[in-house]
Amino acid sequence: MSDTTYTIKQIADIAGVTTRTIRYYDQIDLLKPADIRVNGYRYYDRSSLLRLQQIMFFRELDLPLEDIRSIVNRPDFDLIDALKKHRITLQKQQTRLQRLLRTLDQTIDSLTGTGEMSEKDYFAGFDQSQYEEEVRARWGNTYQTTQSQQKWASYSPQQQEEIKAQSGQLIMRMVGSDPSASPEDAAIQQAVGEYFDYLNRYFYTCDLEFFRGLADMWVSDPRFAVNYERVRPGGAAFVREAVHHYCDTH
Amino acid sequence: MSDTTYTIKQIADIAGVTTRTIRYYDQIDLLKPADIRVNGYRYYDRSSLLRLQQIMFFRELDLPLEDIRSIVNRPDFDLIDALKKHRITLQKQQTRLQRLLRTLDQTIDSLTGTGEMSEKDYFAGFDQSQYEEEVRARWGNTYQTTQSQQKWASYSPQQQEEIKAQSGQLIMRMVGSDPSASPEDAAIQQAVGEYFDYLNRYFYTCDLEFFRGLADMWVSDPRFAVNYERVRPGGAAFVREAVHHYCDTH
DNA sequence: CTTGACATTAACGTTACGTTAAGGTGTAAG
DNA sequence: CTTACACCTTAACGTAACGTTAATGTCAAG
Repeated sequence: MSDTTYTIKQIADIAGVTTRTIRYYDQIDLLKPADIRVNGYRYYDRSSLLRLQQIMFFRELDLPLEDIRSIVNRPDFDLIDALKKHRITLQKQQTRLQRLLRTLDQTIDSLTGTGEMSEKDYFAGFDQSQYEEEVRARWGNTYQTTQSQQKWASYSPQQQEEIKAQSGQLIMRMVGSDPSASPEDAAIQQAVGEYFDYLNRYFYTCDLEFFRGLADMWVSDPRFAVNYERVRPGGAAFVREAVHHYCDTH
Repeated sequence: MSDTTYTIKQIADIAGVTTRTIRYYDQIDLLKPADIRVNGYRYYDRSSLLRLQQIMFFRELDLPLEDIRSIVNRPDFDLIDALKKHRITLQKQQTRLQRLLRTLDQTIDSLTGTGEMSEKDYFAGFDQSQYEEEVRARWGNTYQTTQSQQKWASYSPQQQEEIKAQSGQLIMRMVGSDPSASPEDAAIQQAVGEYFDYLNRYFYTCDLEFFRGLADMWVSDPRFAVNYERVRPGGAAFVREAVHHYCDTH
């Protein structure tokens, strides 16, 4: 029976990690050497290797080392429960990542210009936004889900083109071109007022509070935000401030 | 025109972060105060707020602050390219997370005992393992993908039951019950040898090198690993060492 | 005996802040 | 005018899991 012993580098290479990792595991009492000789060298044996391989398995699952220590130290540890809890953590991460990827794709699309959002999508966005729940919670039934879409569909193609052009011009004016301008400047506020009227005329029956909420959404939902960011960096936040000021003073 | 200024707490509350965050952003030159008065207090203005909101947008996308600094500092920064690269990072994370979740589910299932892997799945696992590519790369066509499945299907239900029972007993014997035992102990090696014969008789035509590779897979693929872990923590790694020793000495 | 690969400890760097600690400032109420 | 109390400041340590030097000691081979 060969009494297999490993130096720190040997066991590290087998496990596919660096010697620093092995020393660190020693330091935090996760994997102690089987033997330390007079020269101060760490020596490991077969059971060390088995233990290390167990550690690697759980590490691959992104479990924190402290949890792993509990798992490998105490045989009576409730492993199943720990794994289930960990599963929930990973699940949340995944859900968040999916959301981020959607947001990112939309942002890239809009910045690239290829996926320019049509007016139809634009207003459909209001209705089917990922923030719909939030909007509903705030305004309840005063806000008709399909109101804007129905209204939009009732226009002739020609009318739709005209309305789109108006929207584009108003947005440009609301964002402005001067980075040093203030959202409270008269010209900006004028444009905001016109946009408010524009919304009421062609899409919603919307009061000032609802208008304010929309502006918040334009910032937090990238599908809208990019329309302003494209005009000027920081454009979305700028318009939000402008709308807030408008609502404060009317 | 109200010259809006904010104290550090005010701007932090608006952005939904702590004052520590704002101070940190000052420290790393990401967001400098608009003004520092004689009392040493930081004061921010509207443009600070807009900039901060831009920062928050990109932070939400998990972009590192250093990248964000480049984005908000230099208007000529290639934002689209940066976002596309970032997308790849997130995509990789997501793919990995999906894999981890699968592994975790399988591990939990097996530990719970509800999802006990049937023999059919067990050997189907060999064929359709996520490591199939790896296995193929190592043994090429000497390994017939469907060989084990066909062989298994050719047995009568009664025969299958007997074979399953044999497998269970052999696994128990290979893993052993003594945590201080060595994989090289005679009893263990005897069981390993019987398992090798068992595989050859009922499933594969498999040589020692292939047997060694299988043992590696039992450790790295949790669907197999848990069968050994259930017998005893560290069981999978133990069996691998035992099989390796067996192959070394035959 | 030298060379080169390997071993050791110590200590700082990483990311994006959280968390004290010790003390200064602003403002409103008594 | 004092006293609360909320707010501000800097400084410094803590986090997770190592990576990366730096300075130094040890072992095996030629």
